[in-house]
Amino acid sequence: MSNIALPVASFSPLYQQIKSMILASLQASEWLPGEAIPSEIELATRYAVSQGTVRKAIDELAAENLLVRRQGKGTFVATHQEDDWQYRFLRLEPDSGEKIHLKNQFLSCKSIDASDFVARLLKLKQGESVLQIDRIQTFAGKPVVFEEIWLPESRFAGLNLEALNIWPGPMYAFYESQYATHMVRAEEKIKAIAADSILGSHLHVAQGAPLLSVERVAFTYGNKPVEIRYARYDTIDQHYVNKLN
Amino acid sequence: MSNIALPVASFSPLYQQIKSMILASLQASEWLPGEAIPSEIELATRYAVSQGTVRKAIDELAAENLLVRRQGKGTFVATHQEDDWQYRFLRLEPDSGEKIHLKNQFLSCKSIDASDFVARLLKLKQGESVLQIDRIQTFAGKPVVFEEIWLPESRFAGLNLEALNIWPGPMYAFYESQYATHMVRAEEKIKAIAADSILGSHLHVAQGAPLLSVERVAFTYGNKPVEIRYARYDTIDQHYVNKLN
DNA sequence: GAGTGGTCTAGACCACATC
DNA sequence: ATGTGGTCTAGACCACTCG
Repeated sequence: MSNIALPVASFSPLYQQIKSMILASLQASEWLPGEAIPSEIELATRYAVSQGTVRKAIDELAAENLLVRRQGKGTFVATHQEDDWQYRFLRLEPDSGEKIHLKNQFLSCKSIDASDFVARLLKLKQGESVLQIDRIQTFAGKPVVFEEIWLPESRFAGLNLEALNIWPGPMYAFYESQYATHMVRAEEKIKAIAADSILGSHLHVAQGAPLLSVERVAFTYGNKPVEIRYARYDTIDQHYVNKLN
Repeated sequence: MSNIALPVASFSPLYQQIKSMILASLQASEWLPGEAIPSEIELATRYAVSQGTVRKAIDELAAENLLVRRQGKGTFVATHQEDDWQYRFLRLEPDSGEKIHLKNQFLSCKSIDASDFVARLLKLKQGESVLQIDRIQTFAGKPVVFEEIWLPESRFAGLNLEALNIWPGPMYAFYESQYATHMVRAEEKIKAIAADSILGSHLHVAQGAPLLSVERVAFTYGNKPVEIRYARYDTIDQHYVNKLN
């Protein structure tokens, strides 16, 4: 007879369990974006482990950009409302190297039935209603981005064009403050495409001009997809940057 | 009078200094890619610090993908010659989701004077000689990538077309085994461009067809740039993927 | 000065790979 | 059985922030 057995519940270190518990608190909005979480010592007593174990759990969450450590002050829940996080997911920059500052111009915001494509990516049931937002972003007066955005209406109920136009900052800060939805990470698929007449008129380029197609799915806590963006960039004077490690 | 002074040599923790020393050993090829470095205990006695301090230094180097930890075996210098690292920097994948496997076809390899563009990015003196390599990569029989590569000839002396054609694996494994040059990280700038007649004939697309332009600078230890790639991808059936955290 | 995160140590013990 | 990395602890002390 063989003694070999598949590990049923493979070894899980203490700090991983602590990490899960902190994650659960974040997901349950026990601590909100921008707020401080309890001190390491406090968490250590709460979970009945040593400070070092809590430290290791927090270290990993900080490495994943869910928490932010600030020496002497505390550990804070990451937020898109801080200045340096405003453009955390924006990879477009001018060829000149200067910092880009995009100006928003919302075109429409309407409720529709989710297409197959959108339903699949947002993990919605066929035909559930979603909000579709169209916008153009300009830089130095020139249109650079045309974007279609889809959001599950259940989570973003009541969102409308006026609210978007009033909001001064980036959208992820808007989601956070108005809909208690913090974006944790995103995945993008990039292609080169040719402008059709509609894109051409929005971005002021000729039909057939090459554009960068950027398809993004953004996730909140628990790997839950809650936003899709289908963007087209005019990359005549700017480019998409990426660092490979 | 004010007591305020700018910190001249701001506080540097011990583990950072250990990290620098390990880094120096890597750069000096004291341990080669794929080899094990000394055990934590051994390094602790060598540097006269505790094991925990060495651990923290190694942890950071592992997070930066310079070292790879393997429980029970040791800590190893990262290498592009391992199976799972072969395509560490390749972000192209078929729309179908299957794993891509590109086939190389080297067109030329010649020594030229560095252009301004290349000299600037490789930090070479004006007019120093570089190798230019042209290649096409095919997937499922179709040409997908056309790429121009520039290398400083001083570091890659003797590299020629025949050697490239004989080599079976990826180029970064080739650099490592033949020219003692390990790539640590890379930066890419991406645009959408229109195919000209030359690109069109290489990639079997019409003139004016949209292509993805990917400009890469790759770095070895010490942030030294040692390779430039100017690639154009046909993204009809594949896309560039990126994860944002 | 008090509170927070950051560093460093020493030691015990666990999980994994290898002989 | 031995050696390696991985976890966990307890305690001391340092660096930073703020009132």
